[in-house]
Amino acid sequence: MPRSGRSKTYTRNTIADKYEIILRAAIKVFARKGYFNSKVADIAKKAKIADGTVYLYFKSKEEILHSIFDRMMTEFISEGKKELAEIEEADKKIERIAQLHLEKLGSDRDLAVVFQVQLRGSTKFMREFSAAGFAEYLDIIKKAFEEGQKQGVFRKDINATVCAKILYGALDEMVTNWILSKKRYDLTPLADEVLKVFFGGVKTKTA
Amino acid sequence: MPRSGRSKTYTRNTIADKYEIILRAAIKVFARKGYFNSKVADIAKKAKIADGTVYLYFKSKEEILHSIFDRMMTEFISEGKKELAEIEEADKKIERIAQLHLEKLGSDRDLAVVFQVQLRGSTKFMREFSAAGFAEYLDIIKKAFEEGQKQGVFRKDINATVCAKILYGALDEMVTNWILSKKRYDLTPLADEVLKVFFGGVKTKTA
Amino acid sequence: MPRSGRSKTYTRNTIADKYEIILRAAIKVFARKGYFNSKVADIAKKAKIADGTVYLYFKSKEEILHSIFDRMMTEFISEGKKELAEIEEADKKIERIAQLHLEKLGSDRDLAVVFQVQLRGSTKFMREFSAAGFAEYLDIIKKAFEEGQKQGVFRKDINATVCAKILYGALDEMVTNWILSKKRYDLTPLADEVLKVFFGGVKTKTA
Amino acid sequence: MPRSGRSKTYTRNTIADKYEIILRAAIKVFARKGYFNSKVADIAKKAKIADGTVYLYFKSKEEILHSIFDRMMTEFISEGKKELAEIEEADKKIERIAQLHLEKLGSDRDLAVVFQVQLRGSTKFMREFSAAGFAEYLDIIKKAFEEGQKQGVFRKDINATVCAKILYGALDEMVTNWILSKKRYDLTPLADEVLKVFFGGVKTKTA
DNA sequence: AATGAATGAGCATTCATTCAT
DNA sequence: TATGAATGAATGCTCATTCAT
Repeated sequence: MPRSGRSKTYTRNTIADKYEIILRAAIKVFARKGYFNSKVADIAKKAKIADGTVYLYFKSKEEILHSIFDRMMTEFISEGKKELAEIEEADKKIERIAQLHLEKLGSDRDLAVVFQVQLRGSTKFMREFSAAGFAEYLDIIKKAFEEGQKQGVFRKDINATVCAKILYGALDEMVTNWILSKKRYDLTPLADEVLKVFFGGVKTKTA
Repeated sequence: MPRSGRSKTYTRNTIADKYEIILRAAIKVFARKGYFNSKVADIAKKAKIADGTVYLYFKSKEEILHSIFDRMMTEFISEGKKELAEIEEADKKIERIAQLHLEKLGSDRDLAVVFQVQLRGSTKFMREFSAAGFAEYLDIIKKAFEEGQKQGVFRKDINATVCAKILYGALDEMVTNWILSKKRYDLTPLADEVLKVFFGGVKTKTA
Repeated sequence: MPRSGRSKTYTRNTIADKYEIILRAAIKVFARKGYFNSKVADIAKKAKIADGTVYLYFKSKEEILHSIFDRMMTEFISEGKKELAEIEEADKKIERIAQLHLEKLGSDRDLAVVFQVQLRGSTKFMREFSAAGFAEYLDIIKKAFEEGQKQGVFRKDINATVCAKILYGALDEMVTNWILSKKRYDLTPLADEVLKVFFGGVKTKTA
Repeated sequence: MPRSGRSKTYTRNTIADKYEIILRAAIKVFARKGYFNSKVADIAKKAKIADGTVYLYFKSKEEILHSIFDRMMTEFISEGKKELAEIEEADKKIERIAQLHLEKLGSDRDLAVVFQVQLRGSTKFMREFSAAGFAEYLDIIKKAFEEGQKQGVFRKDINATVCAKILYGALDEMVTNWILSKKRYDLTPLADEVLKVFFGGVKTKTA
């Protein structure tokens, strides 16, 4: 008689695991071959399951892509919010955001590739799905910046929205270059480089 | 610089025109549906030619994508270099680059979409093809920055390469947001916003 | 008439019941969606059992279809024979057959649909399985008709086999039309209509 | 400039031919293996064309089935109407209908199989598509019968609709039996057998 | 050069059946 | 007996590319 006592736990674990396994496999495969060039069979093979099993956990190939995005974005944003809540100074918040951004993506190259390259390959995706996630992320940066303006640490003659985009764009470019680069270097330290410019500008004080 | 003067016969003009027509059609179609979701037949229909005719001008669907990139990048870079050659001050050069970047993409939405969204959807593309073009573009920015460092207008404690990426990333993000935004606004003025931050930083002088 | 009295043990009842339950579920599902469009999972769900359980009672999806046919045909023929045995006059026998035919199918719409529509969708089925059942049924009609010819109530210049087919075909068409009709009417009374023509012909006596 | 003059005719002919060829191939394949068991690849192979070519002429496998029905039904009904228009006496009309029915299907066994067996295998088909065609056919019989009632050659105490169904059902059963029979016999003569019963009934005059 | 009908490899998805629990 | 997660063969349909005209 199955499913009595902790066998349920076992089953649940298996299911959760398999979902996770498929997702990880998909990230690897998408990262390497691109979404459109990846076959469901590739994912299944990488996950060491039968093709059909994929469909017990995901409704379609497209849903896998979206799940990757949703899952990671949700996770990233909630982690970020938690960390930021404990920081008082707005400039320290911005600093932490930049660090987290590069740490997170820098620690999982495949995931980074999917985020930077694959997810953007779909206008549909960008339009329909990114909206929520990306907008929220940008908003977090913007809010932190506005806070800093109130606190007097950031210039008030700068549009907060534009400013958030500039920082995001700069960080994003670090990641993209890191991905495309044949060299293997640590992504995290670049946060400070970016912040140095972002905070202080490139012009000499005298200029 | 092609198509200057009367150097082309009628036939050659026709050929060149059709090549151009297909390229423009492809940009429109790719922009609207994405590279993988676009059918060669769609491009042919938009160009008002037969499907097979496409293959008289391009070897494959992929080649069309690459041609779009090559063509535009070459044009953009050569135009840019010419303009920059006439500018003395490094910070004015940087300024002009930022303006040109947003002017160019801001004046052709479809092209911008293909550049920002579609071209990136292909790791293969990014790796194999972007190299030349993007690298050259980034290098122009970097050179201008280094020039500025020598001239003493830019801080010397900043890595020029990173700096070029930051500027590029910031501009790039402006374009991406402009594309994804439902609002229709002018992209060009954002160059000054970006430069304000890039040049002066976001922190208050007193900070 | 099965399952009367207490003659069955609990277990046997359960088994018999489940077999029956699956069969009824299958009839409903096949009737609604057609054999090929019905999934074994649909049947299991309708029967409120697990997918795999179906295979404890039936070897395959196809076997379910055959079981429906066998079961119903056997039941119908044996019931029919019993009733006919008690009738003397051949024309009364024919009359009763027609009535039983429409009563039986008219009292179970789903079963009728499976018989009229689904079972015929399979050439293989028609060829391999219908033979026995249908042939026997047609033979019963034919025998009754020949009896009537001997008794002098039916014309002797008519081929008994053809005649049986005509009656069967006419009744069959009544059922098919009843199934396809959006109107809900009583099928049984049509037996008399058919018999009126079958017995008396459509021409006026004077003609 | 190609396809000027009669080359258009050539092309057209080819297209029409190929459409016809696919339809014939489909009838053969469907007749032999049943709709659901037939693969599009089977049809293509039988038609000696590539799989994809099927889709230049038909939108889907299902559309092929419908096309078979539509085409044949339209053809049959228009032919039938033409013939009947030239007949005065209602009973002769009924006679001709019966003959045409069996002649038509008797002359094309594969087509008959598809009509009798395959088309009916789909409740969806029967409901959605047969409506128009079958209803019209039954109506033709019914009209002829009513005409006969006015002319005084048919009994007035019989429901014309039921009567039409009886005749149709009887003929239909002849065809079905002919298809399922291992023996090869001529279907046409059975029209007279059916009519003998339909017109005169099976009872002896004295009864 | 231009056409567009034909090709056929390629792939996402379904579902009858199995089997470990 | 009962379960339902896992399997993987099977197939309808797409579309980049070719080629006879």
